[in-house]
Amino acid sequence: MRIGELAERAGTTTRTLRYYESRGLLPARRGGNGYRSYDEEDLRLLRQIRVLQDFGFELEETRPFVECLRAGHPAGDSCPASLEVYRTKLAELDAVAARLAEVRERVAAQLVQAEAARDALAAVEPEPRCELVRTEE
Amino acid sequence: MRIGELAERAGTTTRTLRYYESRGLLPARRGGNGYRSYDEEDLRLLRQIRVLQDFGFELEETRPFVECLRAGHPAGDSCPASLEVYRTKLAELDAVAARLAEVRERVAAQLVQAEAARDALAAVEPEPRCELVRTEE
DNA sequence: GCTGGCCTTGACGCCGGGGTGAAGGTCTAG
DNA sequence: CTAGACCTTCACCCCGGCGTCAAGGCCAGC
Repeated sequence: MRIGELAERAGTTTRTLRYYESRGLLPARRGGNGYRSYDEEDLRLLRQIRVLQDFGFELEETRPFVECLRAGHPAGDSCPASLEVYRTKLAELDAVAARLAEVRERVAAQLVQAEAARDALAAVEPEPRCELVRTEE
Repeated sequence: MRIGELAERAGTTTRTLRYYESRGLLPARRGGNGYRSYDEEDLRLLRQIRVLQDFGFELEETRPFVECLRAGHPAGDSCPASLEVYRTKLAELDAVAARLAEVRERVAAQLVQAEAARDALAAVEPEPRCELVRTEE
């Protein structure tokens, strides 16, 4: 099959496939006219890439999965290298989540403190102090 | 004080201060020679910006805080507009964390499933199947 | 044989936010 | 006098994963 058909069957674009090839991720055979030629196996590889991309994996991170499939294994994650990528990704996600949670708590604490300060002030001086509230109305 | 001194006291660079001015965030008076002139109040504004930047706020999001201080309020978050930014930020952080958690669970599930498949295979056929394991050693 | 639809390579654009760098000139401190 | 700080403007960067032309080849159907 040619590049257009593969792109359509995988729900992507010819530009993307050429890009993958330029990265060495999904090389193609060539017909006599110079056209790229793909088979069903390539479709499997491509689907594997897309699934991982949807997970938020970078292209380079999909490489072990693709090579695993190309080596004849039943699934892209049948190889230890792929499992290692999963684990690394989990650790990254956890690290990001932890940083996020910390910032969240600090912002929440700021909010609570600022609200308390506002209320303490309002108790003493009941007039509204800030005209910046009015936006347009 | 001139731009170099302010930059040094706030732990940033003159380039950054000019950039803030170009964004209208921290305008400066000018001396007769055209040099920017800052005072202690500007240092407070600048510190407010930096604190929020460290929280991961975008520059635009710091604007209400800076304007609140400039309006004479005791703290950058003494104004409702600032509190609103806090709340919006919390909601954003929560949304990001939720998406992150979902991806994390999906990847974790993949890992568990792939490991199970590997073990099931190993029980039947004890030879190592994948030569891609060897990296260099 | 010609039109339209596929294909080829190559090069530049974009997105976004927060800056940074360079060039070329002015001012000041010692 | 001279080094260093300051001024302005314009352009560039970073990052990945493509999109978007541009200019041309190849082939089927009519």
